[in-house]
Amino acid sequence: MPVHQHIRVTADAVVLRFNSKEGMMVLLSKRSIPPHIFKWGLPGGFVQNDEPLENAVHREIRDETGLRVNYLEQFKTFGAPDRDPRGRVLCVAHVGLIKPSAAKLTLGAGNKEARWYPVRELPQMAFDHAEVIAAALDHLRLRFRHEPLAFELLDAKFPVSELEKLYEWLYDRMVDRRNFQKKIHGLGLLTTQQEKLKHPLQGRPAQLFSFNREKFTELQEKGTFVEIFS
Amino acid sequence: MPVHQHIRVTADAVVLRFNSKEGMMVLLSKRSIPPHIFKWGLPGGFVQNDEPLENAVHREIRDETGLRVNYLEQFKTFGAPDRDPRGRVLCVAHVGLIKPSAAKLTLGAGNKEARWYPVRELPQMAFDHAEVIAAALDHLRLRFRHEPLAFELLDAKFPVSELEKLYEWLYDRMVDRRNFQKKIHGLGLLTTQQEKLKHPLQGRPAQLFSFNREKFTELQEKGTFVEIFS
DNA sequence: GCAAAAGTGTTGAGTTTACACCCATGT
DNA sequence: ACATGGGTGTAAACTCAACACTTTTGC
Repeated sequence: MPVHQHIRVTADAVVLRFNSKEGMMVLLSKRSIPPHIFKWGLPGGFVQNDEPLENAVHREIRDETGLRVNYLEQFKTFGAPDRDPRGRVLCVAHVGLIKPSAAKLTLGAGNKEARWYPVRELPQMAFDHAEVIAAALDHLRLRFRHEPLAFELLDAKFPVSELEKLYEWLYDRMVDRRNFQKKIHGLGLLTTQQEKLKHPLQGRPAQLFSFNREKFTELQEKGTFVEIFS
Repeated sequence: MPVHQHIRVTADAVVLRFNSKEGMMVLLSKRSIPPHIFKWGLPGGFVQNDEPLENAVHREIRDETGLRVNYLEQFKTFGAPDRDPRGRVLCVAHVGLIKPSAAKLTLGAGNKEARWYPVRELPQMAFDHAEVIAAALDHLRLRFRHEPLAFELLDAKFPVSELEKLYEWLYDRMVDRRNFQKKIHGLGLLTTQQEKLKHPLQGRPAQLFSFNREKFTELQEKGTFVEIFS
C-alpha cells in the first residue's frame, strides 16, 4: 500500500494585510501555467522532499511575490481527492500576516503577477482557494479573541483606532470606542509612544501605541484568562 | 519539481473517551511492524490515492480497533522531514471523540493489539505521537469553550456532574457545582430526562439530562455569543 | 446511622454596556 | 469656521464568584 501511494503535497498561504481604509486584503498571484491558467490563486507550491512545510511556504511567498510575512501558522489541510485536476494533491494551508509597511509589492520583480485583493471582493479563484481563504478567516476569528495576533497585522506603532477597526472588520460589528479603549488599556497591553500620528488625512492626530508583549506573557503565565475581545 | 516529489501521507487519529472515574483516555494500538515495533502509536495509516482523508481515518480506526467514533475533526498536519525514519511522511492528524457506551474494545477482534491509556500516563510512544496527542488537547481546549463538543464525549443521557468533570479535567481546575449548573441551565442547553442514574456506585442517584442541540443552533443563529465555559 | 454524591440561593464584586461632548488638526 | 476623526467618564444592568447545608441513596 505505501509503495503505491501517489499523493503530492503543496504548501500554500493565505497572506493577509489590513488597514482601516481598505479593510482586509489577501495576496494572490496570477497563475501562468495550467491548470486554472490566468486565474488567481494563493501563493504556494510543491514542497521539496526534505523541506519543512513552513520553509516551503516562506520560499514560495518570496519567489512569487517578493514579500516576507512576519507571522505564519498552519491551519488546515485540504485533501478532497478531486480538488486538483492533475491528480491527488494535498494542500497544507497556512495563514500569513504582514504589517502594512512591509506589504508593498514591487511589481515586475518576480516573474509572476501578484496583487492584493479585498477579501470581500475576490476575483475568480483557482482550485478550492476561495474556500481556503474562508477557512483561514474562520481560524483567525477563533484565535484573535485570546491571542495577540492582531498586532502582527499592525505596524510597530499604531493608533488604537486601527486595532479597533481590525476587530470590527473581522467580527463584522461595531465596537464602542470608549469601551474598547478601557478594556485594552485595562489589561495594560499597550505602551504609549512619544509620537503621534503625523499628517492624518483628516482630523486630530492620534496617539500611537505599541504592543506590550512582556505584559501579555506575564498575564498568561500568571494564569489570568486573557480575553482580548469578546 | 513536482515529478520528483516523494512524500507519503498518513491520516492518524487521537481518539478520546472520557469518564469521571478514569479521566480522559486515548486509544492506542501496539505497532506490530517496524519502525518503532512494539511501541504504542495512534491508530492511522497511509491514505489511499483516491480516498478522502476522513474516510482513511475512519477505516484505520475500524480496522485497528473495531471502534467507530461519532465525531472526527482534522486539527493539524505534522510534517517535520525527519519525523519518520522511512523517509518523508506527513501525518494529517485528527481528533476523534467517542461516547463511553461505544468505547468498549473487543480484544482479539482485530489483528492488532489496542488499548485505552490515560492521557496523563502514556506509555513510550512511536514517532512524534506524544506531541500529536498534546496538540490535540490544546486544540480541544480552544474549541470546547464555544462549541458543544463535550457532548460528543458523553452518552446521550448524562448527569451534569459528568459534564462538569469533563471541563474540570480539560482545563485542570476546579469548578463550582452550583455556578456551573446555573450557567449551563441558564443557556437552556440541557433537557431534563425522566430517568435518574440507576445504581450509582455511591450516593444519591443523579438526574439525567440530554444536550438540546436545537436550542444551541438557535442561539448561534440569533447571533448570541455562546460561551459554554470560561 | 453513616458515607457518598446530588441538589439548591443569596450576596457582593466586578465587568460590560450605553451614551455625548469637547479637542486637535488640515483645509 | 468647518469638517473630520481622536479623546474622555459615569451610571445602570448584568454576570461572575464565593459560600454551606440538606437530600437521597447503598451499605
